[in-house]
Amino acid sequence: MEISKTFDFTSAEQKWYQHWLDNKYFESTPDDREPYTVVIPPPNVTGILHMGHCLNNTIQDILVRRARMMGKNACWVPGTDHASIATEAKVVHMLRERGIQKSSLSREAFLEYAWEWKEKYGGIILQQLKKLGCSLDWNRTSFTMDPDYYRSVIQVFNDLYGKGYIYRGKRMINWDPRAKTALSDEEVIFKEVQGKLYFLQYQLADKEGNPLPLENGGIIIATVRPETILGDAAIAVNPSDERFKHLIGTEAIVPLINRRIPIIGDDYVATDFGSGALKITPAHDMNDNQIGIKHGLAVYDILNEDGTMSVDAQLYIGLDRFEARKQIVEALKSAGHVVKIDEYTHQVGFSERTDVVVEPRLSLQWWVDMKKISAPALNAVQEGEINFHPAKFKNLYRHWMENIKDWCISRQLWWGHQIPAWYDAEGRFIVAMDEEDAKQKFSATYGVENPQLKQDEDCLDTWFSSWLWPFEVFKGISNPGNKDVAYYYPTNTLVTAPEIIFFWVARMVMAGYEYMGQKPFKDVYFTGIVRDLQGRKMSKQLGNSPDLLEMIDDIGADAVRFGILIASPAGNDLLWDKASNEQGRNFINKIWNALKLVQLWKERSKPNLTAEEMTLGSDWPHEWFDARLREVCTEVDQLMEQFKLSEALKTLYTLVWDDFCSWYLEWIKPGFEKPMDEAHLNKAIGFFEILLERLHPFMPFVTEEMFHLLRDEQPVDLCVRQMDASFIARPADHAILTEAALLKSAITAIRDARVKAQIKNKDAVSLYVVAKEKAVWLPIQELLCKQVNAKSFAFTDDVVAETIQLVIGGDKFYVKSDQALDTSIQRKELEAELSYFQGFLESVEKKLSNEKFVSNAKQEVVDMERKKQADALDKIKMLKEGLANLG
RNA sequence: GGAACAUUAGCUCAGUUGGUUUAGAGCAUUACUUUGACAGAGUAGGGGUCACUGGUUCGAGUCCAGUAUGUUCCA
Repeated sequence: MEISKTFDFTSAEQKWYQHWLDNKYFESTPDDREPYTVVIPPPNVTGILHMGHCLNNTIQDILVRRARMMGKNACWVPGTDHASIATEAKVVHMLRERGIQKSSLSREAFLEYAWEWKEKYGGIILQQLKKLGCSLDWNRTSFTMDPDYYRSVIQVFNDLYGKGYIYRGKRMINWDPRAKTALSDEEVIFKEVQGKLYFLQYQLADKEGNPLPLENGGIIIATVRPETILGDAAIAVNPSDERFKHLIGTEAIVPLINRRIPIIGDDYVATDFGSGALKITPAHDMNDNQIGIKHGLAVYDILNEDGTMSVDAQLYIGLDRFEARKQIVEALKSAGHVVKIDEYTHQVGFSERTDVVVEPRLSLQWWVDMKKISAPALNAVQEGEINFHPAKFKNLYRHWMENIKDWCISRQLWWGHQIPAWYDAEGRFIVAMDEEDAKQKFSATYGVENPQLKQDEDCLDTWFSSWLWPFEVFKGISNPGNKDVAYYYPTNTLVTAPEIIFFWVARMVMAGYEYMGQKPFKDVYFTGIVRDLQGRKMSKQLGNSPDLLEMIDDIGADAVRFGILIASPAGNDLLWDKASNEQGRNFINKIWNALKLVQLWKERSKPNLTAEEMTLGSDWPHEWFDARLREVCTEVDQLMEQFKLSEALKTLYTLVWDDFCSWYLEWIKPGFEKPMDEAHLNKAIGFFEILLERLHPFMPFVTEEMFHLLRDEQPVDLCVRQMDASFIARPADHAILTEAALLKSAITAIRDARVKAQIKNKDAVSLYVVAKEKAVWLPIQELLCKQVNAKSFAFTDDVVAETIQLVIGGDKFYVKSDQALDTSIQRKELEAELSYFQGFLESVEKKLSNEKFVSNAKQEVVDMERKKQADALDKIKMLKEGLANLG
């Protein structure tokens, strides 16, 4: 068969993916094999594939394909997340472009647009995963708002509410004034902002509460948000602060609105920050809220939900908060309250979704009391029931779980699971499965006939549905105890980003124990964050994220998979550069050329070559490669078990490039224009197949293509070929590995000597060896001669004059050339080596002459040092002889 | 402000319970060789006081303390 000059990935990718699908290789149903289950971290339904997905899904595919080839019933479940905030933002944006305001639409009309959008763009990302080669069971594709899934989410809400784990409460939350929604703490991004610190002077009040003139002193506070003074409920000072101690118990006057507020003492106030006096605004600051509760202060909510000033602010009503800030500063200046304004850099919370400044705000929200369900989830990870890779995330997890806070699960959005609570006109409410259920329960609870109820407008946090993912994709809630969930759950490995360890991983663990009574997965592999060469996180805003599909079209999916994985040490962030794709491409090119070579031999192969035709006299190279292959495969298996995928790939890379291509194929290569022995060829093809098999999970397309080109008729496709477990169960033959190491070092040393002495490749040399043990050279002397172009190999006991002398494996080699030798380079080499060993010897002897070392160190360590000393002395002796021999 | 993790060649990283030849790999770079599988390959070389300062020890990249820098998380 004619083999193209290079691998044509475009046609191969298309052809093989379709072939795998046609043969249903990725489909899984329960059987008597051991399952290997992975659920995809569901990407946003309207998302597109980026480098993070590429890394994450390549890793999952490697694990799944490998499991499939190792006899497991591999099941990788695809799906998407409705991503309420992100998707709703996109739909709102799309509507705005069409000139439609969300506020002008009814909930039903909006959701119609949203579903239309989802049908149009949803699942593009799943198509893109196919381009990457992902072996997902497409029949099992799930969506967090599928009817069954939706109902399960509602059921879980009802259940947790029934258990008393969900409550409704007015709490300080992060408010996004643009999206008009509450945000969880995790959705707030703190950024350093250059702002201003305003020092404002408040008038003090006399005993009757009348303002004293500012000239009498007043009290100075510092704030970065002057507009919030309208919500002030107190001024706090540290009770130990001599400057203010006497004022505790008196009152001050809020400027402009002349509200009388108490001056209170609280340890929370830092004496060395600002002016030492702190204004307390309970409605608009987390800490102030705490102090307010502690001291029973009034609450003035001065902001509307869109970030404009409210009626309670008294001034600037309806004006945006930032505009109000400008105006109030002017007003305060005119009234003489501004003492000074400092430049000030501080951390400000921004909404992850809309990037506007977040306002801490009091709001009535739904909450989950996390302490009720977190205990088994903490134990599972602490006690190794669930293993994190790398393990360092265990600490982080513990820290978070031990200090877990209640989870605000309501979002002021329409796209999502609508909160199943129904209210009557008086604000009484009931939690139920649906409206009918609600009416019944409401009647039963409040004794009202045929109540008029209205469902809560808000929907649930996206994570409140995705925490059910590992079992609800198998309908663990909607169809409890079905045979899929019984077979596939708990899943094996979760591959995800450390950023969502709390959002998602921890909550899945909690939900798993709460609803399935067991862990959701055995292992969690945390990938790094993909960054660019400057170390910046890849993001759309920065425009530093490469177009993945373009890259796949350009260089091939296998090269991209190789590129991202080779750059990806376990648990560390990876600085990704396009150059690593090229390393992948070069590697593919290298294997492809090995295939071409084997193909060439195939055309020239014959059975039962005559002794004359036969270049290779023994099976030694095959025996060695067999041993080497088993050694490396064992190593790779161990690395894979430790989730060191990148190292496993590197190990295979070296095996292919160095051991297979540079050594093995060269050793069995027939002489120029000589025929290839069929038996030898078949051995080589057999090894080649095993290499392809081991590489397949990493680079599925090129390996499948080559596997079929290697033999005219393959009994199976590589995708489902089963790895031979007994192959690596046989231990590698160490004797032959040692011989090979000796052969390699001899070849390298002699080639090096030839170059140094400027002996042309085509000029044959003669080798004379002073061997301590002749037997070690016998099996390899033929190959040695072939690889270094030596015409003879002879043992000797005498010095051979006019030669280059080398020391290989403790034996002396004399390399004799018919040409005149240029020994100058050789001499320099020997001198350098000599001085190295002399220095080395010195350091060893220093150690050995240290009595404390000899008496304290373990015997074997001392013995080792003695051996080093002896070896070094030996080496020095030979080097000196070599120099003498050079004349 | 608190916490976790990190800091080893130009870059990305290994380095197992302190001792296996005065620190290893890949990529990049340089020189030479070769062009009969190889948009290349082969061989060799350069490049590191293992962030810094102390300490423990016969012995520290490895353990301890502190400092600096960075990343992330939490206030």
